[in-house]
Amino acid sequence: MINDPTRSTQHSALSTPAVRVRIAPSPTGLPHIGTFRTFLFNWLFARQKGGAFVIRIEDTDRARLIPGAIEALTEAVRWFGLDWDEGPEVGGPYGPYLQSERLPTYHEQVERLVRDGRAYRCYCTPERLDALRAEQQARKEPPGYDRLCRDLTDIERARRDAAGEPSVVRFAVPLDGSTTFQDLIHGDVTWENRVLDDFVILKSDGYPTYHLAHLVDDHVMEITHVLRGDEWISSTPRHMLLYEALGWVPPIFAHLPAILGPDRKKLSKRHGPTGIAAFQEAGYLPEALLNYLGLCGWSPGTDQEIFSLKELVEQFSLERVNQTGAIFDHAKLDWFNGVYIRAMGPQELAVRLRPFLGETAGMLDDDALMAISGLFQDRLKTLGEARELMDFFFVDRLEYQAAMLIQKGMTVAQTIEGLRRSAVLAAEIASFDPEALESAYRVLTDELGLKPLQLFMSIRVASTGMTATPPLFATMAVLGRERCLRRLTAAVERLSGSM
RNA sequence: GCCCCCGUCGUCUAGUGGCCCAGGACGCAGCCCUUUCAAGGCUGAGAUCGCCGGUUCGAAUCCGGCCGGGGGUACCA
Repeated sequence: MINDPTRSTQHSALSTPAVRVRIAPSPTGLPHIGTFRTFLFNWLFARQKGGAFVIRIEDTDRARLIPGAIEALTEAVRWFGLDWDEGPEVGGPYGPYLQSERLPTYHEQVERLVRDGRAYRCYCTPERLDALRAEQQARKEPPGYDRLCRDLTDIERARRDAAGEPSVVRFAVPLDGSTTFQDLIHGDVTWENRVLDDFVILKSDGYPTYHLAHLVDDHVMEITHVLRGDEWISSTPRHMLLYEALGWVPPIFAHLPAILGPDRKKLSKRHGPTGIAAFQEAGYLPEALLNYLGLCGWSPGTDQEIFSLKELVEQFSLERVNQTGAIFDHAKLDWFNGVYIRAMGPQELAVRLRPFLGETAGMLDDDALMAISGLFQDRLKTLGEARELMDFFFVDRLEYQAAMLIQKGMTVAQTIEGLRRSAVLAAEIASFDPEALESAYRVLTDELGLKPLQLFMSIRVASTGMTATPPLFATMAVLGRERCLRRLTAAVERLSGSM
């Protein structure tokens, strides 16, 4: 074993720190499309580098917790066909993966910062803070904590603690100097420390704020790269200061561009449903959504648009992530979805379509459903719109205006005669397949002195109740002789009755 | 207000000093195919590269200023 020749290779692989990335959602809402783009990029990066992808739940905001949020997240991840190496349900060697279970660690670090004079207890009430902010705004001063408690004496602090006064812990930001961090996507970003105020790191309920908690976790979990939304850029200098005070090496940062609504503001519910579930219910395919999201903020530098997950893993690179926010383009997503629907095999389409169809459709066997869905494959943008388009296959009685049967340049009598003869033909034709139907009906068109468009559209309306359908004779073949006959006859009766 | 980020067709983007009077995709328009609707094929409209100055023989690409948009400025994340 000791002489195992692979040993040295393994060793050098170990000495190069493996990539470890994470997504750190807070369970304060349902999984959001923007969260998933960040999720995707982290996942792609981890898989490409052969690293670990961690899910960590940031549940330090106890007031806004939503029950079931974690389950909704993991369910959505599975729907996408993605996975995670450590986190909820699967655990891992760097747990706990729930911040609420790591409180002692945060307290330990906070105490260390206080002891080192890098943080201090603050007894200011929310009321005083509100008033302060209002005052500053009125005077057009930059809002921010005025550091009232920063220079309290030890005796004063001891007195107020003993009196049971609630307090938070604030980080003592250096009064001068500047802080710079390097971002893989944005380059160097620098702040003057004096524009930063003494932010809270431990709340009065004993929970850490995001600023402290995520940073302690990232360190303890040995996270190597932080890929997060660019709304975090402005808090990053605080994080750098914290790393410095704690004596830890910060990870590598890459701030991802935001996904925007049509008004160029960060995408939110105001722009319509943004939850993963909404896309799922509307009949978007996970692979199409993933493809679209992969191109939301990243581009391969080639003309390729259609990517399998495997190709995304191979080609993704942080260097090619854009700096500019991207407006979420529903029309383009629809196009992607259509591309993926068209690329499916017939039986797969039927299987994936079934949950979107009503109960009547549920009675159909796979072959019957496959025949129907095949007719619509080129016409669907989402699975969700199938039900309405296919409805005439599932209902007994068609609902349509009788006038729709009569085409331009046709009299009522001509229409009745056309439909009557069409019914006779449907009853008598030897083989009810598309080719036979088409040639027979073309002959009938000539006999009646009508244009194909006229007769065919009348038959279309009579047998489907719609003016836009898949090719008529293929549709009729799937409907079957009996139903076509019944519907043609019914159309004749309706028109005759209206005369 | 202050700080930070960003700024190429309507949208997503290619483009890192000459190959660009700017390429691709979605969307849009027209034509072809055609029994309708799609799909597919072809063609087209669409960007004085936010603006102004500078550097350079030459700038979408480099520099400066300005303007515009976004984000942050919480005991939210």
